[in-house]
Amino acid sequence: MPILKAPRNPLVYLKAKHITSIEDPVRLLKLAADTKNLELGKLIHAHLIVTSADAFSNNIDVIQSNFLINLYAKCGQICIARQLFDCMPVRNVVSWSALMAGYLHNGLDLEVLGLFKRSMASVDDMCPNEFVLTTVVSSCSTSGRVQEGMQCHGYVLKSGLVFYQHVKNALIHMYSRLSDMEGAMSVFNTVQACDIFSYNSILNGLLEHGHLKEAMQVLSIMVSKRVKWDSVTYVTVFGICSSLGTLRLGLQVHCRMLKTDIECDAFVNSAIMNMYGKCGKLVNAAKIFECLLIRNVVSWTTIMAAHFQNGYFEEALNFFVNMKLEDITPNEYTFAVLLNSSASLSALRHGALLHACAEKSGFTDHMIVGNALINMYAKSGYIEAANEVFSDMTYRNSVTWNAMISGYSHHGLGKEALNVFRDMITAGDSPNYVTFVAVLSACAHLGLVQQGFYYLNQVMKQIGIEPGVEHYTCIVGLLSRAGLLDEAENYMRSVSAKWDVVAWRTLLNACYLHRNYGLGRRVAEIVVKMDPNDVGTYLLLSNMYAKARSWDGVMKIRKLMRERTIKKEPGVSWVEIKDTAHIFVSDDNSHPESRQIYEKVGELLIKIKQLGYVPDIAAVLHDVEDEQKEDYLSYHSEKLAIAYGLMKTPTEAPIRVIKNLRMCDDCHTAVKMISKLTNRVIIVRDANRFHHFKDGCCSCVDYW
DNA sequence: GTAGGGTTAG
Repeated sequence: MPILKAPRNPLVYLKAKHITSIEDPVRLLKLAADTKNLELGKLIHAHLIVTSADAFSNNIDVIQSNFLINLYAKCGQICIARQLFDCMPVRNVVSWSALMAGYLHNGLDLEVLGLFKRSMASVDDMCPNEFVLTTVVSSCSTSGRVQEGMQCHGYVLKSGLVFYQHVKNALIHMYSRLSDMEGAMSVFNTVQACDIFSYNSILNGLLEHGHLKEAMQVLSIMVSKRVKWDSVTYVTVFGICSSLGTLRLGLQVHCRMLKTDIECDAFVNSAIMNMYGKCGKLVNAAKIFECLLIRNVVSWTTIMAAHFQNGYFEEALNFFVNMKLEDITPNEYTFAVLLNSSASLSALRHGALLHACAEKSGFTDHMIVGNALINMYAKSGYIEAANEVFSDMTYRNSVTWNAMISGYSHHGLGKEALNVFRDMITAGDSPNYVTFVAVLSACAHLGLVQQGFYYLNQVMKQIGIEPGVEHYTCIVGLLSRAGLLDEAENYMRSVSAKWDVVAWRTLLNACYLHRNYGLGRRVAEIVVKMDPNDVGTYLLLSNMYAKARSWDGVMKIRKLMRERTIKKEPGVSWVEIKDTAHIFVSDDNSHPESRQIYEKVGELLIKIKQLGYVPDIAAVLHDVEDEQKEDYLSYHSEKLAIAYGLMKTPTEAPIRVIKNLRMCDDCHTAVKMISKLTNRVIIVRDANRFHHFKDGCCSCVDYW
């Protein structure tokens, strides 16, 4: 039967429960502790003091005192619990155990270890039992104390306490938390039977550490042994489905759950929504969210994350508004999802606003928020701010380092990227798969061919990271950038990686930039076969023909595009001015200040022509006169956006422009000169990378 | 009398 929550006045509560006298104070103390009813507990405590045999010495017996320690510990009053404990003339193992559990549940795990050490040396008759060891082992889990945890395991084995179910489960959990899955499995496989707690702990540990195959094996044991799942099992198994990304399994588990009488609490619902989101079924996740009667911060964050993961960044951000309307306070995970959504939109102002919100709510100290901030600033073109957040962080993990290294890499700042990598090694953090993608791409930016191979063949091997296609693609980029095109092609043909269209396109782009049109055309054929709908390839190919003055070739490509009904995606650029993102499409005059903008572009072009700018009319695909070709180039979207930025921002402010396609040669040359002419820093994020234009130069050193 | 497992980020 559920226990009613007590009214504010405990006397009224006692009356309501038909308790007219406190005959059994200990039972009431237990009730108060279990329902976390501090007021009732205090009342009983007062009663005990008044009615104790010797009221003046407050001499309450050991059992009653133990109940009181438990009461105060459970109600979050650990200091009072400690005072009581310290005042006890005689203590027993339960006194120690109750206080230790209190410290553990109040987040003071290191106090537990201290108390345990003290207890072993104390005059009290304290032979640690299964309760004590369960609590102490748990505190090793939460405090990350590997050494002490293993010592406890030794003691537990010697003393025979390992045969207690709680102790075994605490050990499985401890090894899982301390990332020792071999240790966890060895405890899991001991003769002592497993209950649902053991299964849940081992499943969770395997999931957390990415051992999905082993998790599935345990799951199949559970199924064959007909172990009854509880709601925690479902949460964990949905987590496994999410990590595997297999919708089929997810649906099976969801069906199984619906057939049982499992209570679908906030945990379970969030786990299901997360599963659907990660398996690409956003609609299912959204449906569950809409049907939820009570939504907590995790439900909101989960549905935002599902939208973010499926590419609906703006929608993810919009949930924040509704969440606030329902008076739900965001947490660090909420800010991480919001910042990452903002990052994917390169929405610097919005991201900075979120940064301010997070700062105000005190979440910027959390590592996941710091990581998301680095990502947001880097992807929004403000690499200096990313570095500022990075430098201020007290705790870093591999994601932190990776975000900064790849941030620098995307901005073409290879030296800085490698410096951060060196700091990562010095700090003793282990680089992973993602780290080396960023490191190798930094090597490519710097043209460090030998160093790149050294990282791939020596360092990665030493650390035990199996290179993947992303790493091999970086090597292709590295060779290509250094102009070693034949070597790059040979490399692709000799290494048996699963070369994808990205890798071939890297080589193709290199052929274009190094004007090796023969190899370029051959590679382009491969790329077109792999992705016949990619406009970029046709344009590159056509440009290559144009640069080689092979007009037949240009015609051929144009015909091919017509036949395959491939349309050029319009170039779109945008620039944030105050609260608004101003969007420009090439040759578009829908902006209210269009006339002034065109005038500004014209004015800039005249001035940079005096500095030596020559429009790259060969790149224009239209069948028109040269003069008209120049017009087509003049009003490319990024030129419009930059002109508007120059018109609307103070002279010293950098201009940040985002573009959907790769920047064309002509714009690249023009923007370099505009940066010199106007003495501005112009940062353009195109489909591939960032270009920092300053003093007539670009950070990509004209290779992109 | 005191003890064990779960949701959202990359």
